[in-house]
Order: sequence, then C-alpha cells, then structure tokens
Amino acid sequence: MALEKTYDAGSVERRIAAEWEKRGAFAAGANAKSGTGSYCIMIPPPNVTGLLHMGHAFNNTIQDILVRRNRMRGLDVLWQPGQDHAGIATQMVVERELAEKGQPSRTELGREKFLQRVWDWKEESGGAIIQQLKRLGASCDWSRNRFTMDKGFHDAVLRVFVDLHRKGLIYRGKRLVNWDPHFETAISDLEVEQVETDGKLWRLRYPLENGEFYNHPVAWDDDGKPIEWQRRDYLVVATTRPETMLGDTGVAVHPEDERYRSLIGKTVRLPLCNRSIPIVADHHADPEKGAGAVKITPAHDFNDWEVGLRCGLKPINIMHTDASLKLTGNDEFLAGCEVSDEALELHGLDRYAARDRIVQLAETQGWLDGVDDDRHTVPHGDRSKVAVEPFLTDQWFVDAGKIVGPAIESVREGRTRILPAQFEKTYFSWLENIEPWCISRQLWWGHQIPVWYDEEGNQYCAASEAEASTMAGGKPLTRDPDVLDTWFSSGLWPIGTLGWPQPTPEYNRYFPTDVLVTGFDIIFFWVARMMMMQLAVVGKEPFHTVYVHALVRDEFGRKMSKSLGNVIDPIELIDKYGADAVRFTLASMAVMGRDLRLSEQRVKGYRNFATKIWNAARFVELNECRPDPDFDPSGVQSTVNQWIVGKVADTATSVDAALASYRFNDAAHTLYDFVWGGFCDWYVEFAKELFRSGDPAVVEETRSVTAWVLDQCLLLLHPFMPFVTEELWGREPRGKMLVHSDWPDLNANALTGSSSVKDIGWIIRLIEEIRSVRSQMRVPAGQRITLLQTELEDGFVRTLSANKELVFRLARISELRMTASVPTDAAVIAVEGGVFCLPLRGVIDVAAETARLEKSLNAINGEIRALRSRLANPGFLNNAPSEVLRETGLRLSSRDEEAAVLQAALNRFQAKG
RNA sequence: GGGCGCGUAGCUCAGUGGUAGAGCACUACGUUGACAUCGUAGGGGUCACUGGUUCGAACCCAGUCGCGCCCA
Repeated sequence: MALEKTYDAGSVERRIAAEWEKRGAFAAGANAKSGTGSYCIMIPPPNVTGLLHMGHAFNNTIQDILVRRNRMRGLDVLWQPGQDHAGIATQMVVERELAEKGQPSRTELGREKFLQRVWDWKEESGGAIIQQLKRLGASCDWSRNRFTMDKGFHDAVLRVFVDLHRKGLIYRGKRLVNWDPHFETAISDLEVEQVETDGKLWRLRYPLENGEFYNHPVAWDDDGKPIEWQRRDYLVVATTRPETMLGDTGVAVHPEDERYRSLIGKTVRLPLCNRSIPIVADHHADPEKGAGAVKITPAHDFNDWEVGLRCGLKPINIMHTDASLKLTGNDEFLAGCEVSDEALELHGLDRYAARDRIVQLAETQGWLDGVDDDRHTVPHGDRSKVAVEPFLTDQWFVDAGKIVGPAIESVREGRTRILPAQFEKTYFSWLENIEPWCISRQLWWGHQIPVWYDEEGNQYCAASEAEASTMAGGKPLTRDPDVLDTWFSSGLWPIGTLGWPQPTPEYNRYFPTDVLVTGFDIIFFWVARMMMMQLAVVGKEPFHTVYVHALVRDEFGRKMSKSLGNVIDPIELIDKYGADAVRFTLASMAVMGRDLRLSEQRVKGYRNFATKIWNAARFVELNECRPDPDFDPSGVQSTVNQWIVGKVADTATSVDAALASYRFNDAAHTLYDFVWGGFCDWYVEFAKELFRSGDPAVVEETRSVTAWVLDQCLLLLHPFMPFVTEELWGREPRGKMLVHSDWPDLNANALTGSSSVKDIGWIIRLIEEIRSVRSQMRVPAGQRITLLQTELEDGFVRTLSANKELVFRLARISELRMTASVPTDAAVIAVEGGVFCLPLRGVIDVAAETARLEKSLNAINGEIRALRSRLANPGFLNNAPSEVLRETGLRLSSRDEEAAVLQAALNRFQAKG
C-alpha cells in the first residue's frame, strides 16, 4: 500500500508506541551488545500529583535523545522512571478533594484512614503523567517504574536515616525554623521565597525604667555635629512587625552609636505587658536604619535569635502554629509580666489582625512615635504562598556542613561535571555556605521518622519498631509523628531505585549512573543533595555529568504560569502537531544555558519537517528503492552518489560531535539542514535525472544509494523524532525495529575524499546562478533556454559534461553551446573557472540586467578593496598564519576574475545604451 | 548589596579572532507526478554604546546603558 501524501502523527504514534511496549523495546539492557558498557539515566521523578508541562517535555526529550542514541550504539541502557510522593503537594490535593466532596477532613479521619485515602488517590490518579510521558515517546524502562514510597525505597530511606543518626549526622534540636502557618509545618530554607512587599516601618516608644532619661540629638550643624537635643524618657524602636512585640526580650543598639551609649545596660518597660527588658549593645542594630534601636524578639526573628544568643536574651514564643497570638495560658509569656486587659484580648487574633490592633493601641495610648512606608522582602512558603513565620520548635536536622565536603570536591576535581560550567559557581556558593537542613515535616504523607520515644522522652532510632523496642528493653514506645522532607528521600533516588542496600545486579551494573538532566531550579533542592547523600552513604558520586537545562518560556519570554494564562500544554501540542514535532522543536532550541521561547509557529515548522521526511520516503518507495543489506557506501561509482554518501558521513560525524558535547540544537540543525537542504532539495532532484538516464548500472546504484541515504536519515533522526522514523523504517521488512538498529558508524574521511564533493558543489552553484538570472530577468519559469559557454577551464569542462543533464533539468536549459564571445542581449554568469551567458534576446531587460550587474559588482569590489588592503598591510603579512594568507590571496584573484567579467558585461550594456 | 547571564535581520535565535547565518514573517514567480504542511528567486543587519588589545574583533578586555534570573 502506498504512503498517504501527509503523515498522520496521531494514529501512527499510538500504533508505534503500542509496538514498542509489546516488544519490551525499552527494557533495561534491550539491544545491548556484549562487551559494551552501561549507560544509565535517572529520570527526575515528577510529582505524583503532576501533569506534564513544557519543562517536563523539554527535560524528557533531552534524556530520551541521549538514551535512544546510546541504546542504538549497543550500550546496556537503563532509563529509570518513577514518581515522587511530594509530601505537601499531595497531602494538599487530597485534603482539597475531601473538602470539595464534603467528606470528613484529614483531622476528622485520623492519620491511618487519611493515609489510606492518599494511597487510594495515588492508585486512581497518580499515573497520569506516566501516560503523558509515553505520549512524548520517552523510552524509559516502564517495567521498573518506582515510587519514592515503595516498600523497598522506604526501607532504603529509613536505613539511611538510622545510619546518619548513628554517625551523629542527624540530630534533633529546638531551633528557630521557617514555619508555614498555612500547612502548619516546618519547611527548609529552600522552600522559602523572598517576596518584595510594600510595607510600613513603625516607630514605637518603649519607656525607660527607673526614671532614666537621655538627650537625643534633633538638629545638626553643617559638619553633622549635633547642636540641639531633646530630653527623652523613652527609647524609639523601629519595626516592620509590631505584632511580635509581646515576645520582645530586649532592645539592641549599636555599640558605637553615641546617642544610646549611656543607655546600654539600662531597661525599658514593654508596653501592654509591662515586661522589663534590657537594652543591649549588638552590631545587628543599624544606626542608619529607623531610629537606630531595634526590638529583639528571639523567638520570632532569625536575626533576633542570634542577638539573643549573643546577649543572653531568652526566646518567648507568643504564637500558635497557625500564627495567631498565644497569650492566655502561655506561662512563658506571662512570667514576669503584668499584662493589660487590652493585651489579653489579642489572644487568638491572627498575626495581621493583631498587628492592626497593636498599632491602634500604640496610637491611642501615645507610644506610637510614627510610621514610614518601607519596602522590604517578606519570606513566603513556596507552596502555600503565605508569609512564613520564624518559629521555635523541636525539629530534626541533617548536619549538612559535615557531609558537604566530598560533594564540593567531586565537582572541583572534575569527577562530576556540571554543564554549562557557570552553574558550578551556583553549586559551590550554596554548598560552601550550607546551613543545617531541617528534614522533619509536621505532615502525615511521607516517610515517618524512624524514632521512638519512651515515657521519659528517651530516643530510640531504629529501622523498625521491633528493633526500637529491643533497644528500649521492651518499654512502651511512641513513634515520632513527623515525616521526612520529600527531598530527603528523592536525594536517595539513584541508589534507592536500583535496590540498594541489597547488592542487586542492577545496582552493580548501573551505579554510578551517567548523566543527570535537570532544570537549574533544583540544583540546590536535588542535585546538591543527591551528591551529598550518595557520597555520604555509598561513597560514590551518583553521576559523572549534570546537564542543566534552562526554562521554557512563552514566545514573549514570560514564564509560563497559570495566572498569566500563557501555559502551553505539551499534550495539546502533541495532539495538534505530533510528538516528533514537539520534540524536535525543543531539541532545536536547547542551547545550553539560555532560556528558550516556545512559539507554536516553530512547532508547526517542524511538523512540516516530519511531512518532508515522509514525502522523501514516499519518493523512495515510488521509485522502488529498496535497502540492500550488502550495500557498501565506499564502493559507489557515480559522482552524484559519491557526493551524497560523503554528505551523509559528514552529517553523521557532526551529529555525533554535537551530541557528545550536549549541543542538542547543533545536532538538530545539522540534521534538518541535511535532510531538507541536502537530501530533499538536491539529491532527490538529481536522482530523478539519474533514474531517467537509462543506464541500468547507474539506475541500480542510485536506487541502492537513495534507499541507504533515507535509512541513514531515519537512524540519525530517530532519537529526535522516534515515531515517524520508526514508522517509515517499518515499511521495509527488517530484522529489528529502528529503536534497536545500529547507530551509523561511518568513516567520514574515507567517504568524502573524492573529487565529487567539489564537482557537485560547483554544479550546484552553477544551477543557482542560472536560476537567479532567470528569476531576475523574469524568464517564464517553464521556458527552456540555451546556455552559452564562453570560457571554461578544462577541469570544469569535464565536470560539466559529466553532469550536463543535471544542469539542464534543474536550471531549465534546452541546450549548451560554445561561443567565442559574449553576444549582445545576453546575461553574463561568472563562476569559478569560467564564464557562461544566457542569450535572452527579446526577454532581457537592459535596465534590470544593468542593475543586477552593478549590484554584484559593488559587492565584489567592496570585498576586493578589503582583501587588497589586508594584503597590503605588513602587519597582516608578518603575523597572519600562512593558511590564512594563502586563502586570502586565492580569494582575491578569483574575485578579480569575477569582477572583470561583470565589468566587461556592464561596459557592453552601457556602450549599447 | 553580591553573583550569573543576555542585548546579532521585522520576530525567535545560532555563531570562541580571518567573507555576518538559520527558521519564521515579507515580496515576486509557480516549472520537473515525493511533498502547496511544497518549489525557485529576492529584499532585509553600524552584531546595544564607548574605549582598549590585535595585522585583523559580533567574538577577547574595561567601562556605560538597557533587560532577565539567582542569592542576601
């Protein structure tokens, strides 16, 4: 059955995907040749709640290109797929669903029942992205799909926790952490986003105790010396967060701030609760900012926590976990205070309501000194989007500073390479300043921390309750209710998916893995932690190369976001244009280190490319070109066929070089240019003439070559456009599917050595010149005309006569005649080694031809001037490499010849006019 | 404030010292049974600016302007 005129991606993709699946084409080790090495990529596991977005499409296209090529090269390939349990995100989705359906809430259900609901949800809806990745053509070994809460993976996570705990690298401590009041859990530094916000800076007056006063400067002379003072019995503190004032345990001034020097060591009385708090000297107070004195709330501010430690100020927590004020029954707060009734009414108020009320009280009670507009950054939870609260709680931490060393050294010493290299700086700057990593989360969905407590509060860290119980001598135990940060488990993705700690064959064969392909936004979250954890646990780098790709933006350069409504759904694009077009678009734009702007136009263009390949295959089929299993590209006889064989070899070499250096865009452009520009535009047109030649040997060879070239195109394109290539490959009976066929290994030097490259290049330029003149002289497209040869070097005479029919066909020439001189009314064509002309009596437009000649001549003369001056420059002659010198000389003489021809032609026209 | 990056054709972008490129868009013309999702030809650029290094700079260096991202 003949091929349709256009390629129907939709039906083909489904059929091909099913065929790959049926044959287990992507299984680990499929197509591996004995004696070759392994090649392993770990997919960055998408969230189980996730749907495929352009970032995933890009990320996985790149991985698939690497994986498919190496599978074709016969390596033992594993592309390990899986999904992340995504603690907060998943818990949020299920809680929302419960609320929407009017079902009992998480807390009403209780932990066990709620977790069962999450698992149910995962079974029902958690596989969506896998199906979407299959639509994209991702050739993961789906039979090995892993989930970060699978039994085996869970065991690995607990084992690592226990191991690090025993080594003292994980500890529990009461620390100030970033608290998300919406989800009511601690989050890590990385999950905090700084959001610039227009706010206020309030100045509050805290009265000095014991009748103290001081003189505050209010006027200065030209040299900035104070000349006028105000006697004050209060101290003005500036704050952006008045709602935390009830937790103040001190006021700090800069030790060298003259204004306040006399006050250091004295006390102020905190309004509303009448707590007596000291004035301390600390560098944290900035004399330039606000009033120069700053209230210290160690339990609700990271800087203040540090000041508290330095100056011995105790932290007082005045908030509930939802960031409402906690005053009543808060012994810590009440100790040493005489709390006013107004203050006690603040109990239970949300932090922002409390802020308003406190400012109002300050105003009415006369201790509001003033208020200024102030733009500052406010930390927000990256999931909840609410302001996070520094909050004092007991949490588990990884002592990251103790395990970071090897992760830094690996990259510094090149055992793991980050591409593009500028991201190494990002990596280093974070790791070199690493803080303890808060890994406990007050959630239910996740790996529950493997620590049990007895009634006295002693800790027993063990991989199972039974083990903990033994350690505790059978005392009744309760388990720590918290779960681990999701990134703690994804940090173990490389070893965890391969069956560690069991010595599985997969672990032995594929670890360390090869390349990690990921977005720059998770270098800290994931890449750095995988490095640290794998090195800490098994002592090896998890991969030798990290390819960091950029962000996919919309065509105007904006980040795709739901709120902007500019999100392009890759599945919609695939439906419309086919997965191959989407993949090729992404690959062709994958320049290292630069964001890519995706426009639908571009995808459409590559859809057309798929159609182009399809039609080239149609041509091949209609002309009965069948692949010859014994075909030897080095034995080809005819010039045109030698030429295309050489081009194929060059293309394969360039594609290999580009892919070896992760230049996916170069590889894609090379292929596009060859397939469309070389094979379709020129070779297919030449082949039509060869088929017509009537020489059975030439026809036979051309058929074999044409089929071979198409096959090479399919092979080389397959990693980029797997579906259309596989479909076309399957048109012929073959031993293997394309996905398992051998990647081209051509010796370019042997195949491009002949003179055919030069000969056909010359023929192509001649055809282009003739076409250009015809078009500009407005010769009707269908009209065949005579080509006159006036001068031509012997070598080119032979080239022309051997390929005359090609020129006749492609330039619409009826005959070739020799002539001694250029006739009048002829357009002149100067080519390397000779001069041709086209007699165009009655057709030629003298003005147009004059203009054409002048334009060419101008350009050439400009170049000649530049070349002459360069060759007249002693500096150039003395310093330029001989190669450049020689080329420049050659170029000048050939331009001189051309200029002479064109000038002569122009003179004739002008003499005539 | 610190760091990283970007500024090349109308648009989106390649281009690591030796003749400024591609795709799209635009204009004109449609011939040859693979393809109109096509073909042929054409127009279009002070490579942000200033200075330096060099025989030679889009490319290297310094500064300026504009834009983006990350960290504090």
